[in-house]
Amino acid sequence: MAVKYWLMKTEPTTYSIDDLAREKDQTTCWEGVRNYQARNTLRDDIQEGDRVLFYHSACKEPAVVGTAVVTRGGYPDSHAFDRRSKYYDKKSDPENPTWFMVDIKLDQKFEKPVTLAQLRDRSALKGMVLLQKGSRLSVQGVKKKEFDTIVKMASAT
DNA sequence: GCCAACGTTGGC
DNA sequence: GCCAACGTTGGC
Repeated sequence: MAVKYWLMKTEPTTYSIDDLAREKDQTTCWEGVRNYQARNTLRDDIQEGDRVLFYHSACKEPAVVGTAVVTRGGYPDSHAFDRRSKYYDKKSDPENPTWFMVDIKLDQKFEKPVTLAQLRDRSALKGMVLLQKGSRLSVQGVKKKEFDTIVKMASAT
């Protein structure tokens, strides 16, 4: 199966790329996604070895701040079964889970984040889901070309 | 099954 | 903090 490319949003006040960098093995489970479209992507489409753009949203300077690698494809989000978790959902049945998550490992933290404004400036990126009006999907596909363009932008001086 | 009301996201 | 866009809920 070919490697695929994704973008995942997070609010840095909740969980930032520096939090990921501090994790054991720089790996974490991407729990708490509670949107059906994103759930379908996590459950059905994201596989081990896929690449991820790590995006900071709802903050001073929204930006892609680094990349990560998927180390485990979609599996049930156990937080939904944990009454004490803020992601608890009593409607999710452990026998037939509603919500899914993946594991990701930090690949590269960009020295210079690629800001939303910079992304909008690139005509090659015009088709990105992130840049569409009203788009608020927290887990979304990106094209290889888009992924490569953004990584290149991060390393340009 | 429609749709108004409500809650959330997220850029600005 | 504002507000537009979107998703979900629930009455009918």
